[in-house]
Amino acid sequence: MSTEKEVTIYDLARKLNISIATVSRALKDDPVVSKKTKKKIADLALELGYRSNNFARNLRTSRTNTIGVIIPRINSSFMSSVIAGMENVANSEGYNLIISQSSESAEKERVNAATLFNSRVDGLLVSLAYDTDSLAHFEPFTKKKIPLIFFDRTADKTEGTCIQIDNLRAAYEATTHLISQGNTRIVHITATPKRNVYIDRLQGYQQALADQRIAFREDYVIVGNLSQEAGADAAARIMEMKPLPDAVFVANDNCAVGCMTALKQAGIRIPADIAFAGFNNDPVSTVIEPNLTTVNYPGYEMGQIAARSLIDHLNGASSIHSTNTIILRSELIVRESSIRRKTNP
Amino acid sequence: MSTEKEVTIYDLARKLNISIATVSRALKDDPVVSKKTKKKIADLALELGYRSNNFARNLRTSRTNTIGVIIPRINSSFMSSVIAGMENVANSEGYNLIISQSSESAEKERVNAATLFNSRVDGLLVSLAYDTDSLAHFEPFTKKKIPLIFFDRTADKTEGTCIQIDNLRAAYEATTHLISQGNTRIVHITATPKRNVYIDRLQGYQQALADQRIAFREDYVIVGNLSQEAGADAAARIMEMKPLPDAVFVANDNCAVGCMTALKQAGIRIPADIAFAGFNNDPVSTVIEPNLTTVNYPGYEMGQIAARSLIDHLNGASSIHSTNTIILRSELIVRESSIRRKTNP
DNA sequence: TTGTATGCGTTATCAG
DNA sequence: CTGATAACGCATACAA
Repeated sequence: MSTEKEVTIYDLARKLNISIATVSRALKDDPVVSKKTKKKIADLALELGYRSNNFARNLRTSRTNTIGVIIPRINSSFMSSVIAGMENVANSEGYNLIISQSSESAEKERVNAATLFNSRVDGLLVSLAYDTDSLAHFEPFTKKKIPLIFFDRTADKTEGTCIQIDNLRAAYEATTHLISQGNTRIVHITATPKRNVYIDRLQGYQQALADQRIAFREDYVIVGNLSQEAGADAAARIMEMKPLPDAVFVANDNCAVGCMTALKQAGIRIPADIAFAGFNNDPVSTVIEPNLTTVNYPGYEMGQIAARSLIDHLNGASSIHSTNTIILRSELIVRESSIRRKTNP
Repeated sequence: MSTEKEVTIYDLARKLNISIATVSRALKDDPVVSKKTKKKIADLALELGYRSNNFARNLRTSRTNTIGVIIPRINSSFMSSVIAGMENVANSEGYNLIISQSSESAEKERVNAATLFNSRVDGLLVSLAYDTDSLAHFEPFTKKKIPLIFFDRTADKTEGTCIQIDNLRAAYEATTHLISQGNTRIVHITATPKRNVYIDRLQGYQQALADQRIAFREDYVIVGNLSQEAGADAAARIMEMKPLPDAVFVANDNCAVGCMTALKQAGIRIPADIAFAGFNNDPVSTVIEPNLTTVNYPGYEMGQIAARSLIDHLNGASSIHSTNTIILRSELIVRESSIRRKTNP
């Protein structure tokens, strides 16, 4: 039982005095091979420690059983969950995941796409970088009919499937909630409205204002990169506003936390002076005081669904190659940060 | 410039009336090929959109340019940073990463190892699951001289390289710091001491106590799974202790946060009644109030170094295949949660 | 149900 | 410096 040289189907065939064709078929569980020979082959394969050579197989079949993933960054709780969900279904379906980060740079995204293309991935799962304008770097994939699925940060007009939540509605609900608590001067902190998620959230915010007959004010929209630091910067700007806004809706919990912390340090009380609502239901939202009202966003599930859709597609299970969009359920979680009138006096 | 059929070296050779051997060599930048023909070939390759077929190459060279990664879970800030660091160097060196999660289960870890073995990864980066006892599932790798590097949660006696921090010293410093603040009844919350990181931290804690002539009490060590919930459970146990402990050293920030929150809800003041120190410098440590004293732990760097070591090894750069351990620098970050005497009265 | 023969696209070993 | 050719391990069309 030496592991020196790799065992091949030739070895199995020789030992059993049968042809490699039969061995190959048996190993693939081809129904055309008799149960008996199958068993013999399987047993010997196990005994000799045979493992199939994927390169040879791939070379023949030109499939890799590998899925490429491009994400802006892996270091948010949300994105980790997404990846975990993808890994979960990919693994159980015999696919491997190759993950690459664009670091929010369109240029790096381009390079990553090229690399994955050369790696001959069977399909691609993408969440776009902040500043990605053109989708030209994905053309090689679409040209070759390699399935492409966008999730979370999706593309406006694309051939591929999109998986996301209803950002507009979620933002609408969050804003409406803030208004229902008696707030009218509501600031919105977000990122450059290039990506659907931020555009839609902004629109939801605007629509909620409009529906409640509150005038939209351009200067109430603060644009940054949604980091904690950006939150602190936004806090500084908010404190300069007169009169002070009475609520803030942030497109991301992490940024909201940065902003809240800065405001608190300046002596502003939350929610008494300014109410807050965030987005993502990041773990920090239950650590910050007061706990942050936010939109729950099923990351793990989104990852699972994205991977599942892609694999179904690869297996020909889903014949639809038309532009279809999957909208996941999301929900507002109301916590202390936005509740104006406390029950205790 | 149709992309219908994949371009191969045969196509290039035919168009230029040269042999595929020359084309192959030129593409590899073999110095034996003349500059002129190299240029011709490179130009045509670009024009025709040639991309090398990795399967064919791998089949010949029996290398995959792929690194397998097994981690307990991807959903902590620390682990995300590690992965990000790995991805960073792997990508720039032309390697792909295949990431799989053990979900803290030794059984799943075994399966993952087998899968990665069959995927013929060139090397393996591993952080062990909580309850992994045996390392037998890594034997196929060591037998085949496939390099294996453990990071963070490393193995005691192994052939492979280990990358970690000095957990004992870090825990010693954290505990000593708590003692220096006047605390003597110090609880330690940790996980089952199977993994080096928890064993070492426990020892550091014990050693610090001993050095300050404080008796070690078995009942002051609370064992759980280090989740936020485990932290809350620990809080309940702490509150039953009489007299109340005056400090807690937790092996993980996230758990510390759960514990602090529960204690605060019960009206216990931090640090006035009980001081806290955590481990990992997770982002939540600067969100929880009071901010948490903790041990900073260079996750991104650890990922980079792990990947770098492995790749160097694969390239034959590091000839050392002996058992060597790389210890990364870590440091105690003192924040409010452990400072007894505030400057303001 | 099984066997034969061929090609997938490279790299490596020769020989020029 | 270049060319011819043999592997690498597998899947499959075709034949039996």
